[in-house]
Order: sequence, then structure tokens, then C-alpha cells
Amino acid sequence: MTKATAPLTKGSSGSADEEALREAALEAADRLFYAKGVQGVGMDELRTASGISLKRLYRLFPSKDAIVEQVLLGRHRKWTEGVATAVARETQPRERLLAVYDFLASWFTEEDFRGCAFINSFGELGGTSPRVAEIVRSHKDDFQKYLSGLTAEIGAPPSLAPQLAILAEGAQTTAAISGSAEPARQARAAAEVLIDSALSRR
Amino acid sequence: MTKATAPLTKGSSGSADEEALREAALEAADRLFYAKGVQGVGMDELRTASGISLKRLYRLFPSKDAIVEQVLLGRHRKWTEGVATAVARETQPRERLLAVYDFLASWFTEEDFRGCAFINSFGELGGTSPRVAEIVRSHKDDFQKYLSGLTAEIGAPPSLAPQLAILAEGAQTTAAISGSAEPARQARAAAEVLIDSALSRR
DNA sequence: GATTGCAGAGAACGATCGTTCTCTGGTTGC
DNA sequence: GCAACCAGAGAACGATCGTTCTCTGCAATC
Repeated sequence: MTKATAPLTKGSSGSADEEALREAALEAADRLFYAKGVQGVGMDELRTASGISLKRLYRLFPSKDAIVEQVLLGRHRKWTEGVATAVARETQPRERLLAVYDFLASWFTEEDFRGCAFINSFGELGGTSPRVAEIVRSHKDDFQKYLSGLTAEIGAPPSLAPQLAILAEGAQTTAAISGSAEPARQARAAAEVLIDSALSRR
Repeated sequence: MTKATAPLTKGSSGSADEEALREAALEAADRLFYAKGVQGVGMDELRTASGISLKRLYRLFPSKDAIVEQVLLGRHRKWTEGVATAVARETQPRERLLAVYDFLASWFTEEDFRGCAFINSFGELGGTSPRVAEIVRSHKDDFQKYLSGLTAEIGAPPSLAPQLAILAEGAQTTAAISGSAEPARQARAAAEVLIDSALSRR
């Protein structure tokens, strides 16, 4: 009864399994780290949650730090994708910009929402882990550059993008701490004013 | 602070010393926690940094958690004071509001600036420590209420205060991560637009 | 069928965590 | 002078951390 699956050559078939396991491990790690903080989750807890033995975890990743790094990089990919998808649904440049805040609003209503994982990680580890600090910095830089592209679409001055970014960051932390999705709407309303003001002064 | 002599009415003999020690311990704890995260600092490190023996530390405070709590409450006092002082220097209501962002700007240039301790603590411990989450929440709530008072001075609609708060929060995290004080000026510029827009629509 | 290799489960390791206890030496009260 | 007490330094404690190792049993190879 143990021969039912994967009777192929094991040399190359293990790689696909490995990738699936890696993915499962990262998913569990992401969920745990996000909910309880990186240092609040031990490798044993990750083992239990993922169902992957410690030995295997350490064959998939060289260290916990590497898992943290991969989790953050995965979050970066998902965030970038999510924002881009939300923006792509709109055609008018102004609406495309505001779509960012609608994306935030729907994210904030997820029941396990606990703020921006990058801000959280920076607060916890930014002072002691240069690698984490670097990843967070480049994530935020990426977002600013993305906003710059969107503001350029409407011909707004370059000073608008950082202001809109600050609104987004503030909405994330405020929503996390207050436990409400309202900051997304408040930030959106503020963004409208800033955008319109920038456009009228163009 | 210049205190000449220990007041007799403050407490029994030895209490003044204890209070000074408690203050010194909290000062060291604040500096270390802020720089390296709460969980990144052990009690042994706090002992070394403060020069206060473990035995004494545990007579001054019942646990590390209590120290964390006191550090946060102390930060809250200092923040509230600092903002109020900066605001009090201005007389015109609009300038009083903007003084908040000038206060941020000068804070951001401090060399050991590493963001808002409350946001950082929330990211690290908010998911596991209800007490920390509560303190952070009430600190941010306090700030919002303070801003509400300032916006009421200029007769702006109540919707303005949360927007200005979001700008301040975003400026703090963005400045921390980017390592620049620029976000304070950007937030200030955005606040001006929001304030003037709110006033013209009044 | 014997041998080899590798998987999983979890015990074990050294380090460090928050917290407590022991030991020592000096001060105080009589 | 002597007993009682208390402060300080740091060892010790149990728990837990990230990481590695051992043990066991199964599967594949000659």
C-alpha cells in the first residue's frame, strides 16, 4: 500500500516535491511570523504547523534567517501583484491611483490582518538584522517607484508620489493598531484632495 | 531637570534612591529596546548597560514585561510633552497644526532614530501581548484626540484629524525605513493642502 | 537475501532566555 | 564584640532557542 505514488526515477522527481514542500513551509512560516512576530515563532512550532520535519526543513533552507528572508521576498511578490491587479482594473489615471487605497481597504478587512509585514519586521529586526532592513527598504522603495509611475500618468509633479506613499503607510499602521479598515477610506479621501490639488496647480 | 534635595514627603528613606534607580533602569531599557527590539535585549544586557544588579532590577520591577510596559508609558509621556511643547510655540491655529510635522522633522534627524517605538513594539509584540497592544492602541488614540482638538481650533470638519494622523504615522514609518527626515517635510506639505482644502470647503 | 542508503521522528546540544538563589562581605543595633 | 540583617555579584535553574545527531525502519541495488 505504500507504493501507490511517484514510481518514477527519483533523481529528478524529488525536485518537484522539494519545491512543493518549500512552498508549504514558507506558507506556514509566513502565517506564523505575521501573526506572532518572527522571534515569537520557534522552529519547532513551524515544524508542527507545516508538518515538515526539522531535518527536512533544514535541508530546504540553511537557517531560520533564510526562511525569514524568503517569506519577506514572497510577501513582496504578492503585494506587488495585488496592487498591480487592483490598479489594472481601472483605466482612468486618477482612478488607477485611488485603486491603491481600495486595495488597502479590502486587505484591512481580512480577519487576520495585522499591518504591513515589512513594517512589523523592520520594527522587530531592522535594528539587528541588516538583511531584513535591506529587504524592507527595497520593498518600500519599490512601492514609491511604482506610485511615481502612476502619478506620472496624470502629469502630476514628482512631489505627489511620496505624499501618497506616506498616506498608504500611515493607513496600514493605523489600521493595524486600531483594528479598523476606516484608515483606508480616510487615506483615500486625503489622496483625492492631494491629487486634485496637484493637478489644478499643474 | 534640576532637583536640589530629596523631598521628605515623597516617601520613606531610601525611596528617593529607588526612584532614581528605577529611572536609570528605564532609561537604559528604553534605549536598548528601541535600538534592538524588546526581544533582542536580554535582562543580562540591561543589567550591564544600567549597572544595576539583576537582584535589584527584580526588586524595582516584577518582570521584564513590567519594564516594557513602563518604558512605553514613559515614551508616551515624553511624546505627548514634546508635541505639546512644539505646538505651544505657535499661536495661529494653522501653524499650531503644522508644528506637529516640524516636531517630527527634528525628531527624525536624531541619529539613533529608528521609527515610532509604539509601532515597532506593536509589530513585534502586538500579536502576542495584549497589554502591549492595548498601550499602543491607547497611545495612538490619544494622539488622534489631540489632533482633533487642534483641528477644532480652526473649525475644520472632524474628518481632517484622522487624515493628518495618518500622514504623521506614515511619515514616521517612512522616515524610519528610508533613514531620511524628508518624509516629515513631505507630510507637512500634504497636511497644508489638506488643511487649506478643509478650510475652503468649510 | 544481504547490504547500502536515506527518510522521518524526535532526542540532544550548546547557547541564551527570564527569573531566582546562593554565597559573601559589610553595616547596623545592642 | 557579636549576632542579625541586607546588598551585590553572579552562579544556577528550568525553559526554550536554533541547529544537529542518533536511532530506527523501509526501499532500492547487486
